Amino acid sequence: MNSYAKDLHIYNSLTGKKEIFTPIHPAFVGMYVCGPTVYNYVHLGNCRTFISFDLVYRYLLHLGFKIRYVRNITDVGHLENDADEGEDKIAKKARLDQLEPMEIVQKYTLDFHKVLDQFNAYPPSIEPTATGHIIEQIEMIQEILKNGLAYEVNGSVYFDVNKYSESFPYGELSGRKIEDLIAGTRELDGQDEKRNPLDFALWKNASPEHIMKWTSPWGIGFPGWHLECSAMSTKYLGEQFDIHGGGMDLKFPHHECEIAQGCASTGKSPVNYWMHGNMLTLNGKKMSKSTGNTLLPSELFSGENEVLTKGFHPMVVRFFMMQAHYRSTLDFTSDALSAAEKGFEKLMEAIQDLSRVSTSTASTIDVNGLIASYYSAMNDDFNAPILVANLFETVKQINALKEGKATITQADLDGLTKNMKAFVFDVLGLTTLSESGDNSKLEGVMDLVLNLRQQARDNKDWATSDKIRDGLAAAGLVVKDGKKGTSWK
RNA sequence: GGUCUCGUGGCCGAGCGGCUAGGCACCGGUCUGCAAAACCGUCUACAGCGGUUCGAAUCCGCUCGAGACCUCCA
Repeated sequence: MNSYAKDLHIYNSLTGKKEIFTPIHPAFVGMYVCGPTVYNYVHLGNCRTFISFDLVYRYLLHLGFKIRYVRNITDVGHLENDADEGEDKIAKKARLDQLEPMEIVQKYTLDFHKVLDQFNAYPPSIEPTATGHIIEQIEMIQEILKNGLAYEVNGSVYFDVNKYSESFPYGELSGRKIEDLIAGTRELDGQDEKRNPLDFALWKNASPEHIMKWTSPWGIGFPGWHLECSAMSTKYLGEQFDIHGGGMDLKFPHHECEIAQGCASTGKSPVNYWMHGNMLTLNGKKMSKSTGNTLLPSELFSGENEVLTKGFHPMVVRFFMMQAHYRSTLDFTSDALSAAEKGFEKLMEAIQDLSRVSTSTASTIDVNGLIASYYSAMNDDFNAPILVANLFETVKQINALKEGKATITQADLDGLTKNMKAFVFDVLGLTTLSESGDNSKLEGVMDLVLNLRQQARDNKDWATSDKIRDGLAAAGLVVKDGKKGTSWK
């Protein structure tokens, strides 16, 4: 374990405070994050949450925790509205596209994996699906029924919120009061199965035309959306585990219901630290599939969307996200991305420069102070923007070394290099922009061309020199005349 | 309508009682045949109005504005 691990503070949505992180089992961490409902392409807003928790995962790994990271795939049970009526999202898409539901699931799961891979997000330790855990869900319902906190009506089972709230604080996560919730509930016609509008479905009876259904003790049906996360987190992480993450918009009702289901089945609140990532906005509004205010990662990479002036590399987008705290909303604009792109390149060049720094017998740079600043930033509720700022402070120092205005010992340089790379590559999850394809031939040509240009320059033949430069520029190759010779990109 | 969050310099964003991040842009400089790039420096902001305090962007109240949740959403 890293010695900094004991100082990690996490903002807990349940208490509204930053708390020191103490895992249930020392050195081991169980973390569950709500994954996507795979009925469509993931948009950039979805990605932000997963990238935020990728940062959490990576930093915990860096600190030396043994961590089991579970992130589910919702492939059934997610209805179009939470009146517990309406069509299943997967089934609807399947009907519209005339495909099997599992073809829909497969298509968009593959897309999801591909996109997260492009963003260099680690895959979770376990990625369970709702359809693969019907039995576990049924068992949990039985447990809740046994405890008298759910009731069956016409082949459906509903969670009894009123009864539950006699023993447990329903609404504690989202800070809501039952009375307020009821007051805000609209009357819905013909849905009198529920005793209380706040009750939510654990199991829904399926009509004959329903295409995704399973047999259960209550007849043929399908599980409610909130249940899968409870069943799967319990199965893989235990009745109580350390961290549960998800987007802010899942806080209510989804996570509130998860707490209720956990308490109702085991008597214990399932999660110690609730973490919620904030939304990515576009034009100041939340990115959302249902409103169409979205941007797809593929559009972002290619630049094929009217809000973009050009395409951006996934690593630039990731870096852009790292410059904002995960609990703050982040507004997406093309200008902001362009700014991030410049900064990203600056950071990456400084890292490359580290290998070219010459060492000395003494250091004028406080290397340990810089390294400590990386940890203190991340230990303060994963404050990546502060980490980035501290890394840029380091960049400034590296430039000073390059200019000969500062000195560093070999040991300090080694330590700095190791830690800076660890935080940039392992923790922030950034990678250098890989040159596309095989450039060896181009490099040979460029060496030759730049050599000829240098000869012209040596002869003060500016006409030839500039002709080469302009010609290359027209071909999209930028020539940079530096102190130590000419480079290109 | 109810609950809650937020309003920071040209832009994006940290900070959340005193030490006034960072990136980008702008401007100035170094370098350079010129240009670009790179590097260095400058720019001192916290919606408005009151209050608490020796001291507030940071705490409290009010006003205005934006957003989220309350219905599917990461």
